[in-house]
Amino acid sequence: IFKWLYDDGLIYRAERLVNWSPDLRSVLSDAEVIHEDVEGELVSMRYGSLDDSQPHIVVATTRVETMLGDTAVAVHPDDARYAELVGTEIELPLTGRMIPIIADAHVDPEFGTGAVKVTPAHDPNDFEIGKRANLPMLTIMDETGLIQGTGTAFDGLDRFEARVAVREALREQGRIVAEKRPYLHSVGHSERSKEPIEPRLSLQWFVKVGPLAQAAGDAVRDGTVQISPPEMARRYFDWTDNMHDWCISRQLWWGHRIPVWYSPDGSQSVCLGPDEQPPDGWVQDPDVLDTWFSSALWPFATLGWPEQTADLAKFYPTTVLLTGYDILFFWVIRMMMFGMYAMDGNPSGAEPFHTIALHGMVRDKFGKKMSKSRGNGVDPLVWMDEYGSDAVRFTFARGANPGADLPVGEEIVAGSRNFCTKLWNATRFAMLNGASTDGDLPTELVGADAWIISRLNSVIAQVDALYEDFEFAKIADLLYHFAWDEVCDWYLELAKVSLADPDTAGTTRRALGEVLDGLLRLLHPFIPFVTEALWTELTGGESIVIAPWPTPDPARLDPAAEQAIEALQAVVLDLRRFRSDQGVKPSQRIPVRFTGLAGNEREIRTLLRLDEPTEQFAATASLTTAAGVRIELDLSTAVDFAAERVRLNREYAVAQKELEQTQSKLGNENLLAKAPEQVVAKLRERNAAARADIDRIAAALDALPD
RNA sequence: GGGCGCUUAGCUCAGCGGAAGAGCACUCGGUUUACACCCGAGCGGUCGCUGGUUCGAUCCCAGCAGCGCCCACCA
Repeated sequence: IFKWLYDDGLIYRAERLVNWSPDLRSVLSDAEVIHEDVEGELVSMRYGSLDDSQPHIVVATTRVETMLGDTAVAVHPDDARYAELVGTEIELPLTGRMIPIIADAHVDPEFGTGAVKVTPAHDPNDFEIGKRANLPMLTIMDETGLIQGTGTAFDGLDRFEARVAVREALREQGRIVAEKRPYLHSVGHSERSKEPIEPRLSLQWFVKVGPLAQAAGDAVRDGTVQISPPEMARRYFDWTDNMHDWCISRQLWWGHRIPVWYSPDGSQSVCLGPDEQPPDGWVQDPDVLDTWFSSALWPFATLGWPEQTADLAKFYPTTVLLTGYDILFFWVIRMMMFGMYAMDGNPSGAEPFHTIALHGMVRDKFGKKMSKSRGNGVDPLVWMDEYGSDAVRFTFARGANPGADLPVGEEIVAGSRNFCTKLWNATRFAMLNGASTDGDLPTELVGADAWIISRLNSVIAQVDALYEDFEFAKIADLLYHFAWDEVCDWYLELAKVSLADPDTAGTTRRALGEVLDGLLRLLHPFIPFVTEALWTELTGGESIVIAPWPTPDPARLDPAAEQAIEALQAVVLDLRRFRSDQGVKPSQRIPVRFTGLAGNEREIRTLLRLDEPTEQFAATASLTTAAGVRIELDLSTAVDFAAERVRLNREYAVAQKELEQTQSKLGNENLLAKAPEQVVAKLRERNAAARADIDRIAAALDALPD
């Protein structure tokens, strides 16, 4: 691809000002430079004569040492103060060199003295000015950051030592007219080695990104490639629309080498493809390619490109690229540019993927960025040792809201571990009780079996919909609650009842197998190892990895069964709360009589350890559920009426508030006129329910002895 | 200097026009034959502030105040 780009004029070699890392002794791309505010100094110094009557000019800089490489002083063309000086020459202190005073529109007359020293070889702005004015470009530093070649006493000094030394030398001459310290300003640092980068003039290889970036941007603009979440597209365009040419050569010892050879005398060069041989005696360019150049080849090089392989045909373009938003510029855009170019040999070939889904960055449990200086980084391997790799993976899934960062903490991982354990225990228990996936699930299910199978199919459909939007956190949450709250807390408890009955045990074993089979497959992407172990044992299948993804069966949805279980839950919840309020131990068996129960009495009695009323039954307490079920209890101990009164009053207040709220809304004619019918209907329903609640609770309060 | 985003229970986060939610933490109870990495019952929020739009605003709009991120060549 290098050769293609080269032959198309999209790769060229040029002497440019580049980001140089003296530590790495290599060039860096713009993307590898991070700007940070640092406390430096702003020193104003006087060039030219020290005699006020003679020509002189004051310039300011944060990098005094670069004055050794100055080749001009620039002022704004319209600046009257310096109009006379423009075109003249002035002496550069310490060097004795004469440098011109030039006019350049880049200079801001409002800043400082309105005069700028120009160091074309060591500052990007100055480089541009220098090009415009045809100034000499004097390199005064070697590749390790030492001052070199100035012919002054400062040669050999480190750039930071020189900054001080030059400043003091100027001070001795009385040329320092002002100093501002600390002076907060932004300085580019190497992302990897952290030291300040040095703009440096050198001969490097560049990719001319204009046409490539344009095509990559258009692919997203015209909807061929979608970015999720869509807000992130703006950042993508920021980049594609403003990308500078990309410096791709690196002076490192590892990486793909630049496929260019030079003749022995250096006068000729040739770019060769993989199968071509250089002439005898020619030597290859010692530089290697930027790692992102190589990484950009990933979507097609891994599939056998440039051969037209079956893999390439099948998997290129792929559907979704899932990655972190921090890598959008580094990797994603470059894959787009090279992928499109590689396919057709022109910038607008086939895109490597159709959807770019971006997730956030992992942060610490307080939502802070992990960093060495903060010391809040974590080693996932340590967590994996302690809590299991499934727990760590599930934690990341639980936190993965699209485009948002995800905080992780040990407590959350522990919670995920608990969930894995719960899943393990529940499935083991079910298998111990004969849970099975053998044979067809009976079409006619009843009771809890019908309910949980209905719920399973509804959950499958919800999960599928959430996957469409890359809502991993919501999928994890949905499955967490379905598994824990519904399957474990309710269904397994209810199944115990029907498993104890030979008439229903067989069907329930099959239903149990069905729901666990589905649940494990749904959870497998998030909890791979535990689900694999459980599933293969439950089903006897080869591997859950190759098991088909569950599909929702609308015929299994059973609103009546769901309603029946909800009614059961309401009764159980009411009784549990009553018992807890009354301080009655869960283990204590109580004789209870129900009136108006629609069904599931056996299940309710088992769940709550309630006895049938005997002949001596004498109700000492009673309550009525919102659904109108009357429950009479024969408590052996005295009833704590005060506690019951407190509870009823609390409920009364809630119902009262609900009544007032709905009443006032329903009394609003504007609302009745403008609100959608469903909203009004719902308000009426709530209003009626609140009214019924109040009556019921008031009656219960009245019935309490004083 | 531009742009984007965030501000909801003690903590971390969902919800984004018609009844305030989850996990963790906290309180109380528990030798219920899967699980104490558990079970059951609770407590906890004028949804950053000020205006506006609307019959109705945590949700939409404007301003303000704090955070955070990205981009940018102010010597």
